[in-house]
Amino acid sequence: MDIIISNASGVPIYEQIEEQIKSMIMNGDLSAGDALPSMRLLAKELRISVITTKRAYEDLERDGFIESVVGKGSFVKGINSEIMKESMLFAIEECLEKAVDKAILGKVSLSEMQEMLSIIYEEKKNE
Amino acid sequence: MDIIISNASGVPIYEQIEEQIKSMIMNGDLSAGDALPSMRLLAKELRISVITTKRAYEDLERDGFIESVVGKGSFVKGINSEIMKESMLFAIEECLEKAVDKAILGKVSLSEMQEMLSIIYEEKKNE
DNA sequence: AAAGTGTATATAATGCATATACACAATAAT
DNA sequence: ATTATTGTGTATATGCATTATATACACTTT
Repeated sequence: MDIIISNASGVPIYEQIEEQIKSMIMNGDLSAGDALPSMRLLAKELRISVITTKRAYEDLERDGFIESVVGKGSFVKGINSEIMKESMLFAIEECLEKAVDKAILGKVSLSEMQEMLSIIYEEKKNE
Repeated sequence: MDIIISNASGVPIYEQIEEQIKSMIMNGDLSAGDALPSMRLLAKELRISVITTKRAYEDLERDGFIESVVGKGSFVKGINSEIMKESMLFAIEECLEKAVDKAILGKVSLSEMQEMLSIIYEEKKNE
């Protein structure tokens, strides 16, 4: 399981795990029925507490993406891919809104923002 | 002093105050030497604690934007407007980076993002 | 003296992350 | 088959940092 944790970003660890697992499901790297790494194993790999992985899996279960059964493990559920895309777009929208709020306060123009966005996107694309 | 506090955004109150005062300074609505509303008065207007306004003013003072003297009040300092613009752009950049991170995980294209950004900007511009 | 400033101390509520112990299931050893 | 072991998910109590607060203090002006 290729999950990368960044402590610098300010994003909670459990949220980073959630995002990346959701992305794997959406992109077909994980399919319905597939077993996720156990909470303990993932915690060991990432050198974090079991409770943090549990928190991530718990949220994913609450949102209907996975299912956990005691003694056996955690598994990907069958999911409406459209709904996932929607929720992903919504999260992006929230970030953009914050950026726009600041831009308007600072009298930064839309074209300036478009330029910044483009540069950042091209940078991040090749990582 | 036209400061608007939003509890829904998740942004700390003191941070919202800081951003908006910085913006007023940068846009010339406040000039060097101008008196800010007293911590108590602002707290009363916004219906928050004095300690929260103090926290905001404290940060602004630490960053060199204002000056507080006990018994008298808080006042705008002379500031390098270029540096302010820089820090404002940096904050916007951080937000855009988070959005791009999500977009790449979700295989959302740059042009999709540009479209979203444009819509959000035009919406917010008229508020 | 009174009313206006900024300041300091102690406190509460929330969110993130943890260690440790518990309960259940599958497997290996006897 | 029975039991011990190992591997699952789960629950409780705790530490720490951040946000926001009430209350009392110290200084300046009027």
